[in-house]
Amino acid sequence: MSLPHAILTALLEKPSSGLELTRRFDRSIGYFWSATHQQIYRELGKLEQAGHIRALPAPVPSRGQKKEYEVLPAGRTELADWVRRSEDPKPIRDALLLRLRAAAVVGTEGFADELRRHLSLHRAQLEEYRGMEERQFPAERRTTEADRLRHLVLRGGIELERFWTAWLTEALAEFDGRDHRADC
Amino acid sequence: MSLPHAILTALLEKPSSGLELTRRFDRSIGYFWSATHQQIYRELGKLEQAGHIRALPAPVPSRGQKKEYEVLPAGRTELADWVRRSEDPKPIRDALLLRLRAAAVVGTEGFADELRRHLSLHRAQLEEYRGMEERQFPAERRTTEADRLRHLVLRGGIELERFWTAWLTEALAEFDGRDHRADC
DNA sequence: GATCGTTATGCAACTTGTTGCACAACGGGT
DNA sequence: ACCCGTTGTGCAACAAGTTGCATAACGATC
Repeated sequence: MSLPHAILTALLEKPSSGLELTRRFDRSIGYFWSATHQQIYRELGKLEQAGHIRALPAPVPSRGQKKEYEVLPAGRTELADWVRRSEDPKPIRDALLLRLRAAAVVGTEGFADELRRHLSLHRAQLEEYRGMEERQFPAERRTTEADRLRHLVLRGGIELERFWTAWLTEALAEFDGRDHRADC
Repeated sequence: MSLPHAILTALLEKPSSGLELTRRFDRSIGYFWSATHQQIYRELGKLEQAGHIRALPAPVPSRGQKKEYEVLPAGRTELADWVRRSEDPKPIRDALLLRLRAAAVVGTEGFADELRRHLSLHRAQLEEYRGMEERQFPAERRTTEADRLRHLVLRGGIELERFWTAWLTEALAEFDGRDHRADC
C-alpha cells in the first residue's frame, strides 16, 4: 500500500502530470520506491476516484492531452495518517544472496564475474547519490526541517550502497582467495 | 522468478514436505527470500508439473497426508542455469525511507517512536543472525567451499542489519537534536 | 466415540507489479 | 499535404505475492 502514498508525496512536493511523475520516479523518489508509468497512471486514476487528488481543469480534455494533478485535502490527510500508522519492516528479498546460496549447492562457475558486475553497478549508484548529495544538500542547505529529513533519506540510500559495495568486495576476496588456494 | 529457485535450493539441501519447507523458509532461507505456505504449495505443484521435482511415493496418497519432495536432475540443471544467468539488482523499495520522505512534507509527529520501534526490531534480527553465525559457522566449520559461501550469505544479512541499526541511530540523533534545539 | 488441537495440504479471490502494445496530439522537416 | 519522432495517456493480459478459508488425517483427552 505504498505506491499511492509515494505518488501523494511526489504531488505535494510538486503537482505534475503522469509522465512527469514517471520521470521523477526514475530520478529522486523512485530511488526508494520504483514504479513504471503503467502503475502510476493506474494509481492516479484510483486516487482521483477516491477523491484524494484532482486533475487541474484542462483546456481540451482528451486522450493524449497532458493532465496535471494536485493533491486535495483528503489526500493530504490520508498521507499524514499513513505516516503515523506503524508498519513492520518487510523481510529481505534479495535474489543475489539467494543465488549465492544456490551456488553453494550447484557450483560457483562464473559467479565471480556476476559479483564484479554488481559491484560496479552499486559503485555507480553510490556515485550518483553522492552527486545528488553535493548538488541538493550542500552544507548551507541543511537548515530547514524538511531539508534535513530529505537529506537523511538520501543518506540511507548512500549507506545502503556502501553496504553492498563493501559486502561484494568481501565476497570477491573470498572468491579470489579460493582461486589462489586452488592455484597452489 | 526467484521463488521456484529458492525452493529448489532448499530441497537440494534437504528433501522436505510443503510444511517443512514453510518452516525452513521462516528460519534460514526465508531470511533472504520470504514466502508463505500458499506460495510454496502452489510453486511445488508447478515444479512437479514441470518435471523439476517429484513427490516421493507415499504409502497412502491422500489429502492432509504428508508429501515429501526431492529434486530431479532437470531441476538441478534449471537451478544451475539460473545461478549462471546474470540478473540486475532490483531498485530499492523501502517503505520506511519513503515514509520519512512523506513525513518531511506532512509532519513528523510520532515518527521518532516508529524509528525506535524499527531500531529494536533490527537489533533483534541482528542478534538472531549473530547467534546463527556462532552456532552454524564456528571457526572450525569455515573450511569447505559450501560452508564458506553460506557463511558469506549470512554475513550479508548481518551487515545489512548493521546498516539499518546504524542509519536508524543516526536518524534518531537527528530527531533528538531537533527536539533539543526546540527546547532552547 | 465425540470433540479438540495440531499437522498438513490446498482452493479462490484479491492486490500489486510487469510487459507489450495501442492511440492521440504536437511540432518539425520535406 | 504527408510523414515521423516525441510526448503523453491508457488498455489488456499476465506474473507474483497476500489473505482468508476449507478440508483431511491423527493423536489426545474426557
